[in-house]
Amino acid sequence: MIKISNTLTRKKETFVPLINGHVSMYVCGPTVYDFFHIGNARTFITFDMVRKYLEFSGYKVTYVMNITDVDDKIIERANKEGISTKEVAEKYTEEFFRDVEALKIKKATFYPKATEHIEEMLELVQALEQKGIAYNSDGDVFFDISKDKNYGKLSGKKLENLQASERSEQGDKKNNFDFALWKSAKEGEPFWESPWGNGRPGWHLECSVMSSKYLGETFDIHGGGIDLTFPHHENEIAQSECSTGKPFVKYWMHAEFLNINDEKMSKSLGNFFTAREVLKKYPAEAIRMLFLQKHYKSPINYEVVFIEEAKNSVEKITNAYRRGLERAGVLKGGEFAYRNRIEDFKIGMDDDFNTAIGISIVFNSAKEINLLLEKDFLSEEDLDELNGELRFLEAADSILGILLPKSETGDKFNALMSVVLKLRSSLRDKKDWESSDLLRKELENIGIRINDTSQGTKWDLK
RNA sequence: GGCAACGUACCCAAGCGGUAAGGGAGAGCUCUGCAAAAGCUUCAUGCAUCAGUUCGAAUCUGAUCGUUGCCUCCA
Repeated sequence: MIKISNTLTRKKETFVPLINGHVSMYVCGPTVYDFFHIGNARTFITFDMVRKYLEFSGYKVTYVMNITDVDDKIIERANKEGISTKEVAEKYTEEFFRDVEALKIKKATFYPKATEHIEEMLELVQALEQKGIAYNSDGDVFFDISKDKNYGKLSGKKLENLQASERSEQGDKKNNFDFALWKSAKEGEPFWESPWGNGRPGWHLECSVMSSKYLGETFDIHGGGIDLTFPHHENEIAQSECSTGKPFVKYWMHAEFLNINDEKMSKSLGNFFTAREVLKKYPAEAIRMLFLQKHYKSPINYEVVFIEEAKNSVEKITNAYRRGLERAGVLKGGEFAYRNRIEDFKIGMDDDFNTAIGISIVFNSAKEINLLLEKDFLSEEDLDELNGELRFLEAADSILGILLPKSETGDKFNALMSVVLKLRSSLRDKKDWESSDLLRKELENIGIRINDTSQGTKWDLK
C-alpha cells in the first residue's frame, strides 16, 4: 500500500487511483527559454522516481509533462538574441530533452506544448466567461477569484491575508489577486486571435487544459516544485474546478528545493548551476544519488563536497554490483534473499517514496555482496544469496538509477590492458616495486585504476 | 503582517509513542611489498531549549530560541 503526502489535505494518505491499476500523473515541466538548472533537475528526478516506483508496483502510468513554449521570458530572450520566440522555444526544448536523457529520466508518455493547444485554451476561457467567472478588461481576460469560494484551499491562503503585490499584472482588475487567463498582445509579441482580440494565454491556463485533455477532467497525481503551490497550482484548481464542477486532482505532490548556502537556488537570484554544467563534472548517477539520498520533501543544500560524496557512494555500490556479477555469472534464483531485500525496500518506498530508506537498503545489500566476495569459495547457498542480492540491486536501480554504466572500452583496449598488466606482473615478480608503482601511478593519471587483489590484479576506469 | 516547513553525532541523513537505520569522515585491526579496494571493531543514555501529557516521548501538547520557504516570475 503506497502512501502519499497530499498537499491538498496536508495528510499522508493511502494511494488509491481513480482507475484500478492505472495512474494518471501530470508534472509541471520547463519553460523553454534557457537550460534548466540543477534545482529543476531535482524536481524532474523526484517525479521520475515516483513514476518508476509506481510502475514497479504494478501500475500502468500515463505521465504527462508540459512544455511551456510561450511566455514573457521566452519573448525577452528572443528579443535579446534577435530571433523569433519559436526559435528560442525549439532550441531549448531540444536542449531540455538532451539533459533529461543524460539524467536517466524516463520519457513522459506525452509532452504537450502550450502553443499547440491554444484552441482548447480559448474554449476554457470562454466557458469561464459564460459562467460569469471570467471577465474581459480591455482585451485582457481575468479570473474573478471572488466567484470561487474555494480559492486558496491548496495553499491554505486566505484572501484577506494576501499581501498586495508590487509587480501585479497590469490591467483593470476587480480584485488585486485576479489572475490573467488571456493577455492582450503588446507590440512585437507573438499572438493568437481570440474573441477578445489578439493575445496569448496566461501561464496557468495550459496546465488546466492539457492535463484534462490527456488525463481527463479529474486525475490522480499532480506534481511540481513547492514554489508552484501558490499561485500556479492554486489557479489551475480554480480554473479547472470552476469550469468542470469536478475535483481537479486527487493527490498534489510538491518536491522541496535544492538550496545553495541554505538559500533557494533560482534564476532570478543568479545562484544556480545548470544541469548541463554539473553533468560535465559528475555522472548522472551521482546527481541522482545526491537527491534521492534525502526524502523529496526536505530541502537539500548543494555543495561540492556533497556531490563528491554521492559520487563515491555510487562508485562503491557499482563496484560491489560489478564484482558480484563477475563472480555469479548468469543471474538466476536467489528468491529468498531477493524477497527479503525487496520487502525492506518497499516498506521505505511505500511510505511516501522514502528513497532515503530505499538507498540504505541498497547499501546493506552492497555490503552483503562484498562480504560474500571475501570468501574464497562460495557454497551453493552463498551463490544463491549472491544472485538474490544482485537481482535486488538491479530492481532498485531500475527505480533509482544509481548504478554506473559499464565503461565501454572495446576489445583492443581490453587486450592492451591485459598486456600492460602482464608486464607489471613480471615486474612485481622481480620485486621491481619502483617500476611497477610508477606504472600504476601513470595509469592512474590517465584515469585507469589498478587494484592488486587476492584474486589477481583488476583494473577499472575512473 | 499572514501561512507553512524544519532544528537528530564531526558532516549528510532515516525515524511519525516502545527505547537512536544508512552513508561519509576519524581511530584501531585484518589482508597486502606498498597503494587501493574490501572486511571487522569503535564512534549520540541522547534527538535546539524549557515545561507538560504518558508506564514509556526524538516522536504528542504548550512556550521559547534559531533556520528556511510561500504570500511576486520561480522547480
